[in-house]
Amino acid sequence: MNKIKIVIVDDHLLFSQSLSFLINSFKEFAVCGNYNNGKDFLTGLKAMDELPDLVLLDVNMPVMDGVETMRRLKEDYQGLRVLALSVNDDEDTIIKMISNGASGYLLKDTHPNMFREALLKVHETGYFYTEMVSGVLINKLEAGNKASLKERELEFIRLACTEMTYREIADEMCLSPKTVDGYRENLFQKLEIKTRIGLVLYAMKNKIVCV
Amino acid sequence: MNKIKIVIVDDHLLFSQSLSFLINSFKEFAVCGNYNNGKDFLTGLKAMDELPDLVLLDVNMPVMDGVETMRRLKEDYQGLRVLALSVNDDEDTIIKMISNGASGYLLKDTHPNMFREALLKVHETGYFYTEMVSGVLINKLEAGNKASLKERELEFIRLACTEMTYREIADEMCLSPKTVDGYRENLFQKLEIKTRIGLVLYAMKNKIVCV
DNA sequence: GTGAAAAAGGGGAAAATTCCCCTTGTAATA
DNA sequence: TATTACAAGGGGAATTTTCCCCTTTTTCAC
Repeated sequence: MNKIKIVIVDDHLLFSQSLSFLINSFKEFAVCGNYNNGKDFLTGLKAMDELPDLVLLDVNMPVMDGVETMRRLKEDYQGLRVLALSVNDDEDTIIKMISNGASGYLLKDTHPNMFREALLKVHETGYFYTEMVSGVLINKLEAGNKASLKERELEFIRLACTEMTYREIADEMCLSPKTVDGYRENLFQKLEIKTRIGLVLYAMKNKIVCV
Repeated sequence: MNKIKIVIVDDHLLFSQSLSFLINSFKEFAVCGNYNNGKDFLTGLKAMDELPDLVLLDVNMPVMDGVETMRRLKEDYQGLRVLALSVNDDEDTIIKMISNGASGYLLKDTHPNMFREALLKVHETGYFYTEMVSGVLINKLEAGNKASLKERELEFIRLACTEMTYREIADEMCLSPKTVDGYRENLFQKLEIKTRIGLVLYAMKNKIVCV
């Protein structure tokens, strides 16, 4: 029987090389390629005679990360089966990967047995959703767009996370200080906070700005 | 010839199992144990007839992380050779691991060949310092205690990163509001910032408070 | 087309923050 | 012993932030 061909895309060489050993020890699978990041992978993909049956895609990578890579794959390789692989269970990231077409999302602390099952399941049915993924999806559904912020509000928040005064922020946004006042009060109410400090903390927590 | 015995401590099963394959493929080495976190490892260590020659210790783990594990090892297993293994090159973490006795600090994106050399070097000489590690050490030396913050100042910063007013912070710290004023101005000057927002950003960046 | 939101702008005032310059006590230390 | 360092505290004032209540304009669904 022909083995199921797997490509690994991960910048952690130690991990990807090691994982190759593990996968090759499963009788159904064979690793047929390793790439350091999404860009290398996409380039390699174009040059392939035959597409891999399954792609293991790391989420956090330099140059081109997993999310961006999925977005590209959705364009030109819509049927390709991709299993996202990551150390972090960040809700946003999971949503992004799944909604961009990933067939599943595994944490790197998955047990090798479970991992093997996931590979088989994805290959046979086209998906493998752990409880974590389902949980996140349900959560997302419930949350809906509870706190959907508009682009202009996000811009304001980003500026509020600097040492600028509101007057300076108004200049920067080409608004009157009073309008900026409005943005602030609006957000304070919407986000249930009382001070600019609270706004900064909110922005950090929700990754509107990064540390 | 007897193989060099290696123990892996890492909560990412997929990684640790895979890494075992890689290591076992090197003729000089053999993996003789896998543990999920520092606590399990320490427990296992006590029960061992013979100590491993080398320990690969992940830094980010649940229950007991790499730093804490090193601290314990320093007490009872001072001679044990430990190579720290991590995805992050956070300066503080590197310093903590090395100063607690780690023989080296490797990133998980190390090339397998380099990895093998590191294993050999640590086993033979007891250390393996990459450029990254040396760089961090030198940096630390230069920085000295440039911005050494006192315990009371840290407490103030933590409270400043909430929606409390300075008056409330003063109450919390059992100080007069004016004294708290002093703390603030002192810090503003020392950290070259102008507003409380700046203080919050500083605290985040330097992990005095977390998101 | 009309009515209801949403965006933009504003007046005025209370509260909080920031700034500058000053005193006192205490502890370390040269 | 004199010096230095620093923690704690303070007066007074300028700015900034926060709050509440209001108008005009634009946008968008019905």
